[in-house]
Amino acid sequence: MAARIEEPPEPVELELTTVLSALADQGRLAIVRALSVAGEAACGEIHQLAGLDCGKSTMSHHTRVLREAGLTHTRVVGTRRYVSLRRDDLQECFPGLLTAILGEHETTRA
Amino acid sequence: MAARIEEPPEPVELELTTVLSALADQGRLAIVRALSVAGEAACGEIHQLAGLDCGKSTMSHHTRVLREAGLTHTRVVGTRRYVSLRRDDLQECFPGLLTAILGEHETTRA
DNA sequence: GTAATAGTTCGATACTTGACGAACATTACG
DNA sequence: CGTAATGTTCGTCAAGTATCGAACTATTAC
Repeated sequence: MAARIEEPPEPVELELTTVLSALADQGRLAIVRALSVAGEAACGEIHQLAGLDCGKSTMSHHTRVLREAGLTHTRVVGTRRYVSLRRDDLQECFPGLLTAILGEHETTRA
Repeated sequence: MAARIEEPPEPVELELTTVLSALADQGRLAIVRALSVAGEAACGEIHQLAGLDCGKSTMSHHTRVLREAGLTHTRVVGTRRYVSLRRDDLQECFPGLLTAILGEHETTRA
């Protein structure tokens, strides 16, 4: 499906350990970095931007983890789901966290 | 044991996902916070300071994860192992990360 | 309507992780 | 020396997670 009737869960209260768990994965970190650059992207685009090499279901799993952790927002347009970082909410809950994680300068495929 | 002959591994190159994994646990987060306050503490002390409720082996497991992730340094004195945060190394590798994580103001048992 | 597109959900599998107790190792103390 | 104190290591178990393919759903295009 492109979208269920119900909107995907995006928590208001973000838990630090949940956020960190979501980020503690090379693939999802790559997704977050790609989103940081692109601003907003559909899953298929993210797949390319982040240079991920996985199936659709895995991709869907990762975006779900990010969403449920409160890291991303999803906007449904047609068959597409545009994903973006919840920068403001993150900054409010955990000031400086996203910056610290994105402010990385490594090249090691992450 | 209080200490094996060989010193425990403390990596020089810190990997972000590994660091985040180590921090993505309530117990270890509590340990890191306790260390942040206490500066340095032996495992038994940490156990109390962090208000953890687990066996020795579990405690040892957590300190090992933190150490191997590069978050902590261990100093052996007699039968005790004094653990402390590698603030400088962390700041150098991931500027602002530790601050962002410690700069939290939640009271929820974490 | 039919087919294509974009993603989700389901079920299965393999791997990782957290927790525990028991046994061990090292040092300190008598 | 024997004993206590402090942690580590090992084996085990339960629970969680990453990945995949297949089936499904909703929307768009023809």
